[in-house]
Amino acid sequence: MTNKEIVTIFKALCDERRIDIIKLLKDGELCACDLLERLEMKQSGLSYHMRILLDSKLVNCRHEGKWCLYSLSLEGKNLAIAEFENLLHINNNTRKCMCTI
Amino acid sequence: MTNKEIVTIFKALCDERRIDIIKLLKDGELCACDLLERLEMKQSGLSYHMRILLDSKLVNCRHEGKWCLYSLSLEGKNLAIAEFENLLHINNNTRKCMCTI
DNA sequence: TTCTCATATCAAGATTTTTTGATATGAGGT
DNA sequence: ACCTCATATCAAAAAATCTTGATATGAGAA
Repeated sequence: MTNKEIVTIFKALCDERRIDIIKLLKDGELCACDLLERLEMKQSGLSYHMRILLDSKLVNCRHEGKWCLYSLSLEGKNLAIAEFENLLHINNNTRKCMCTI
Repeated sequence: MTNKEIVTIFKALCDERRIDIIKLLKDGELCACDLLERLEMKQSGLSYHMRILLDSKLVNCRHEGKWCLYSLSLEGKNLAIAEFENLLHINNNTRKCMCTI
């Protein structure tokens, strides 16, 4: 996975507003209008944050008529955890610092 | 954990340069001068990114004489995974969207 | 103490992200 | 078709983050 792709996933968690949104989605799917009622945010601002959350794959949306129902994605979560595990995994054949003391 | 604290952890992963640094640390600890040799970055810039990585607790540093040896933190990683698991955990008594279709 | 080296901090500009209001798109109802 | 509602997109301003060069701090060596 490229650095860019990794950043796209974790960018979802780098803004307090998006954390608020994720916390609201823990109890079930919500449409944008429901989210707007519970957040201090303009409609276009919410749409901007939802795009970042969708890009991360941690959230997905299901279209029902004219509504878009957002929910947390178990698949996205598992992918992100796998990537996180891999990225932070410490190799055991560890090198010694060149700047030897 | 507050939204601010959550953001502090995952901010570490929201910049491609910091992903580069993390990848370099997978093979063992490195001092800033070693990192500088392998990255296209000025010393003050590296120091800036190292501060964000240290704040996230995903990286820690050990002082040896005048060097500061940075390495990945297993503890920090586990804390972050626990927080991620918790944040993205879907509650089972799920509410229905108010905006009923 | 003074010199040097490794890293941190500061302030300024450069760049990116976020917010806002206006407008566009697209679906359902009339 | 037209009207309305839900969401997306756009462009500009506002705010936050990142980069840079200069300077400061702090440790070891002379």
